[in-house]
Amino acid sequence: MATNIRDVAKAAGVSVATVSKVLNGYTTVNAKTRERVLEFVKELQFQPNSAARSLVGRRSMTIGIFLTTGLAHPFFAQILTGMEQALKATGYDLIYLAQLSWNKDYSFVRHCQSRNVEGVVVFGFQHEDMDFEELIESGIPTLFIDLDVKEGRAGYISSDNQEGIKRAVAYIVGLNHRRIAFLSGTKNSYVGGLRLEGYREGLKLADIPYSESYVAYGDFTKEAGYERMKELLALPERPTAVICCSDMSAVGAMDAIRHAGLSVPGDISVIGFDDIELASHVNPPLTTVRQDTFTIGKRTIELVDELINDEGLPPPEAIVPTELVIRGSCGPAPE
Amino acid sequence: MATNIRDVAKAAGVSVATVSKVLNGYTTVNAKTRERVLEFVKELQFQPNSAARSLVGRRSMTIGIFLTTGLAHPFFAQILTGMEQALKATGYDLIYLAQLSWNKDYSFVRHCQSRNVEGVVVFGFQHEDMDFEELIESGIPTLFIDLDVKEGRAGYISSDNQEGIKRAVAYIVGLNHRRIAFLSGTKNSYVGGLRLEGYREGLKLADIPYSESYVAYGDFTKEAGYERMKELLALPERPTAVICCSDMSAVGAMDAIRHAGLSVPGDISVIGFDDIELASHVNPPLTTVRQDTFTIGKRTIELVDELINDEGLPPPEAIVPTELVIRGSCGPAPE
DNA sequence: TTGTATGCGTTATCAT
DNA sequence: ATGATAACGCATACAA
Repeated sequence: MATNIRDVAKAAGVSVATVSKVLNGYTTVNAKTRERVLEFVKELQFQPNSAARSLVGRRSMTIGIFLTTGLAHPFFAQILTGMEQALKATGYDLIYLAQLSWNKDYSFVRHCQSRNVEGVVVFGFQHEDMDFEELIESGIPTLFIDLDVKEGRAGYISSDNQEGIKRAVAYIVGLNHRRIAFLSGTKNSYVGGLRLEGYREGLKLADIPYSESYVAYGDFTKEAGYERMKELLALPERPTAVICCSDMSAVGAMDAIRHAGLSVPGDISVIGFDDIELASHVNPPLTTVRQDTFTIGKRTIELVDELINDEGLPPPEAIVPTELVIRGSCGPAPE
Repeated sequence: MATNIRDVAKAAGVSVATVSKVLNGYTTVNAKTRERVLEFVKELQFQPNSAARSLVGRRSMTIGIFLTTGLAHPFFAQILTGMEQALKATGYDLIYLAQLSWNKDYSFVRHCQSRNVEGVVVFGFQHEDMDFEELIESGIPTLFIDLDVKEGRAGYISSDNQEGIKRAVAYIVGLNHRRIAFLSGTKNSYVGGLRLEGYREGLKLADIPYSESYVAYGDFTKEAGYERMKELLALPERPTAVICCSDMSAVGAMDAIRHAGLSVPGDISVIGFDDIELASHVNPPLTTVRQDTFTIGKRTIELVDELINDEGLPPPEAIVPTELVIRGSCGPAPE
């Protein structure tokens, strides 16, 4: 088996208490002894057993993740990259709690407690999806990604969705478009709502009246983008530009446009949201609102860490700026 | 705090030992008592503390992952989907050990031991990358993805790389191509070697002589694909088809072909490997050898589980079939 | 069939 | 400045 604290104590000729004190940075230990202990820690390659540590109420150094989507969700996967960096910096390990089943008997919160998870990251949920009460009441420091929960020790982080779309509208208006459609996400989605709001604001700024017929509700997928775009194309006053809630739906929209015998951006300009890898590879390359997933991931872990370390910290609320990436899917309004 | 075994014992009017026995399926406990205990377990929503459990030498139910690439690596991310399903079925949680730094003092193995990790999945390594000795000698059940390590309690899983490429060659030969280039991966990569071997076998089957000048070594990336393809295009006897070691390099190769004023598949046919999401979205859609990432991920966890549960099990060696997905990037050989 | 007692590896309290 | 020792929550050998 691996060496334990007693092995180290014996080797260094001190008590386990002293070794523990050295390891935990107590100042009440003689410099000479400290060095001696440290020496044997290194020699015996001693690493404290985390189960024992977390059992005595000390830190478990684990952060759990709670997802509706799989780990492979393209947007979440990108976020993971930022999380990794912060995990390395802070020393936490990330644990993915694979719920056995979604039945009523399973409680994610109890799973976390049984694992002594110190903090939780939540992704992919909407307000009505489930009760967060249990999670909030548990008092486990929690960070929601893309959902505005701010209560107890739970805060959230999200892109500046509204501003992002607003600037996309301004850009497309600058290209002389007036008939600008909006391919929205699911109606009750938090980020979807903000993006729609950004669209309305953008129109108002350009003195373009808002028309319900120009907004279609999809679900962020390519298939929905395709179908909703087909409907938009059938409108008497066909839009000359469409702003989409996700790159995937933008790709679907471009397919629909092409299948209708029209061209992007010749007949219709298209803007996406996210800037997933695919965006730069489609034809034409997609102009899109880039989410800074790296920063989102990094800040997520940092904020959870802050929440963990400061009992009294008010729930954070972090908004990460977006950036309009101009590629080839937009052009001047036709005629 | 969360309820513990003593709370349950008290409530049910039995000793903690009895509760423990019920929870661990001992048959030496009266049916009536068992039921009574179970009742209170449910009522108090008791879930055993995993730290305490793993401390007493029982299972920790955690599997660790060890990566050179990030969690977001597109291929690995796809594998995660399969892993998730198997994790739910087997009840393990997945832990990502974020190494603080890659210095000599850090040992992944000791990290695993301190966490009582029961099994490990390794991805992204090559033989010469590092010592696996420590990991092998630790005796922790381990599964390597895409690296043929088979020693002690460590086995591996991989696609049938050789057969996959062999069939790609047969397909392109069937389109009357004779000048078939191979855009290989890094020279010393395990899967790269097998794919190159498949290429040679495929040529032999078609009585096409193997020529070193037709194989270029990249590193699976788009950039390398672009550069190596440029070199292949400069050959006196320009190839009419190129088989690539990855979809990303195939995308790069297509870019190079287009930039040279040639067309895919008019002048040159292109085949990729992996079938990442991008493959079906590029223009023309990429014909490629699909890896069954879902099965790879699922089997990975299943095999680790088997290894954990059977002390004497010989190291597994799993080869997962591939499938040629025909899209639009191949055509008959010109002239 | 049930309960008592011990130990897992660590931290923390209290003596010394 | 250092060392016994009692927890932490659970499983198990052994006693009853």
